[in-house]
Amino acid sequence: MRKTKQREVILDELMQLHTHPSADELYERVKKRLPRISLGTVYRNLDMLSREGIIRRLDTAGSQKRFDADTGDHQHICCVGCGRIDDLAAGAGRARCDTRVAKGTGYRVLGRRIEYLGICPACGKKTGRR
Amino acid sequence: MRKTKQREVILDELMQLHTHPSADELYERVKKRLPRISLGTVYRNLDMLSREGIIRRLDTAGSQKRFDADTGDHQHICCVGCGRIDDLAAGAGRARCDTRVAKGTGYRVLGRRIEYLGICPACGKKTGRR
DNA sequence: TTATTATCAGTAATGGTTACTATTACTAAT
DNA sequence: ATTAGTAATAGTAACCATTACTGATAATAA
Repeated sequence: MRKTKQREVILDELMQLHTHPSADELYERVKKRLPRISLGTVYRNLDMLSREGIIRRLDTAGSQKRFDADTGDHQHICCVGCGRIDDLAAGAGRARCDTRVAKGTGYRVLGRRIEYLGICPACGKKTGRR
Repeated sequence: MRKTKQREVILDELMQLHTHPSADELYERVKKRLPRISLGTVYRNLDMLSREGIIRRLDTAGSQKRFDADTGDHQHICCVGCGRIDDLAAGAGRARCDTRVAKGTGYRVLGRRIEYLGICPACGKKTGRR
């Protein structure tokens, strides 16, 4: 991966933001520093950077993908009013409860969206592993 | 909401499936019974039915929205291999753990995707409630 | 320097979803 | 039952987020 001005600015802006921006939000920011940059370049670099593990593409619900410069293990809280996403302090997650989250973020906590992830029986057979 | 043949068939097919189909998967099914139906009609009816609380639009990660005729409180497990989504047995969720989920579904459980949901401080001020 | 080629800007194409429009067919009131 | 009013429909265009393409540019190695 070559070092380019575009990638440098994209990563720098993402690291400054703690708002988990979408590609076009980031594009608007970056455009102020590199007016000739194209949206495609932003998408391509976000893709490269996340493949390399330098940033994270968030698997949140919603129509747009969001990106996070913090690759550490942490969770998010999403505002059902405005869509804003904030970080939850890391920590194995065991002892975390709604009141603790509320205290840490200032949110009124309404609930949790939980999906389990795994390998289904059919796919498990294919790879051999169980 | 008037009673139409299209809506009846769409709902009937969705209730028969336990695979949480996307709109176009459902469209392919319904087309076998109503060959002249249009994809837009499927989308419109899924939207109406979920607004009325008759079905559920799932807020899962992924590029396509999925729908579920089971509106009861339950969670899902998603296969990272093929994208298949299965139901987890309802139950307050407290005592649920990976081994229990694995036993119930046959999946090899890899992890959980958790998002907290709430009202952020700014939105909380607007509505007055805390 | 120069050659190589990854990356770029600009734009077209794609996939999922929603919006529009003239037509059809439920439903309620005659 | 007939009619009038109007949801809902089929078909299609538009929309939005994202990806793919193409010729030009610029980062790196020789």
